[in-house]
Amino acid sequence: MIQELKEGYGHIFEEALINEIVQVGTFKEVSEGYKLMDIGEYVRGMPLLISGAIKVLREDKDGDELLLYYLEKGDTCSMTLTCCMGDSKSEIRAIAETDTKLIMVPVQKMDEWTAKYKSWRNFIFESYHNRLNELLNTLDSIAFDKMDMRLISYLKEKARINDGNIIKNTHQEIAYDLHSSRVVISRLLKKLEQIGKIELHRNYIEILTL
Amino acid sequence: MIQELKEGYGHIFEEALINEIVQVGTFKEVSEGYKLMDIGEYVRGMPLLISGAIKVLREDKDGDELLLYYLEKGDTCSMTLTCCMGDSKSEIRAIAETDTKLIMVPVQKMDEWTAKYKSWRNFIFESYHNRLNELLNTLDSIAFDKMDMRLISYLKEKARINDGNIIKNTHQEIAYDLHSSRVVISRLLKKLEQIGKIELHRNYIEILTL
DNA sequence: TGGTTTGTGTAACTTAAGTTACTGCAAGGG
DNA sequence: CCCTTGCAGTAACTTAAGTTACACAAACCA
Repeated sequence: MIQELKEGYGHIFEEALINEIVQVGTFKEVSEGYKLMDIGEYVRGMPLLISGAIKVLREDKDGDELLLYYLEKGDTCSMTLTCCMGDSKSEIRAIAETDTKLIMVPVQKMDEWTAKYKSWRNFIFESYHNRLNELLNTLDSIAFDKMDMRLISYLKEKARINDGNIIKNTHQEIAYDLHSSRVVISRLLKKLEQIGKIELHRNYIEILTL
Repeated sequence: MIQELKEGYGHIFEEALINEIVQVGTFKEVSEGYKLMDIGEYVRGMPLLISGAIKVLREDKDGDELLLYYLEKGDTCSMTLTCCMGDSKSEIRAIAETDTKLIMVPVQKMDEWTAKYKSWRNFIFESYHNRLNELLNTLDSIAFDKMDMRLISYLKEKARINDGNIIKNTHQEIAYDLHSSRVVISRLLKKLEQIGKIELHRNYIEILTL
């Protein structure tokens, strides 16, 4: 664990902090699809991502989902931070997008480290900053863009996360993430194929030039 | 200033912190419509609201606006927090919704106080928590609700902020906030009037039962 | 006073998106 | 091998929302 921690966080955390994390943190390896957190659950630990990606979702009263953003290497879940301090429940769902390695830190240490380590403060604030901005981007795209643009952004981001140009998803799954319907997504994807930007296959999509 | 500070924040901040704030903070009184912050500006201070309300907006590339949420007594602007640490520009616009009293604290103190005062840490984290949740609510409403529901929520919130049942806005202004068009808003307002929930007048709307 | 500006009401139309319904085809399992 | 299941394509339709255009009246003001 020390090795992974130093690799991912060695350049931002002080030696002493790294050691503390090693003491109280637990290494965790989860595979694609694993649900790390669900809406309404109480937060017990905060994740430091080593590798992989986690998708963060919002759900409405009818159970419809909406993708908010992805967490990647070096990220942590800001929602966790706020939740654990206020002892409140999670507002979001977190699911491993790929196989993921992470370190779980008990929330009790949060306040202590925030007082003690400048690097930890910076990390936390930067994390908030990034998450707020991601949320704003998502909001922009929903409020200001039409579905075709949202779909293109989605495909780009998804390709980036899985570093490759193949997206292994059905149209239905994409529709869930974008809070749309399968027929609409199929229609728009078809158009993208017709103008030569992508190639459609069963169960996967190949990105050509987006 | 000490008096206002103690009234609004005395029960959450330690005596010593209150004194520090008095030392470096500047009292500010702005009237309705005053622009406190704009997109792209650098953040120089962080506001502690004493009274009044501030509306926080997002803007797209075409200059179209969207209301994100309101800040009220006891709130601060989380965007400021993240921006000043990373030395980045504001992502939002902030305009006084009503006449507003606030204290501006120079951003340099942020890190110091976060290390020094537990009450400050709690305040900051709670502030983030609230803001993230407000942002999620706004996002929910845009992603999951139709315009008629969004309009009703808007009217309710607006009435609450101005504590009264009169909303002094034109249909055009409401359309801007909701990122819609005047005709659509007029249409929906008319429907609300027809089912007896509101009463329409020139330049203002009266809430009956929402 | 008459004329201009501004806010609202409404009709007619366009468009994006969602819905329903059906097709065919590919994969996978007995 | 057939048969079920799941995925994708497509047509036809509905609906919410945006757009254009115009009428009218209150407010403003020269």
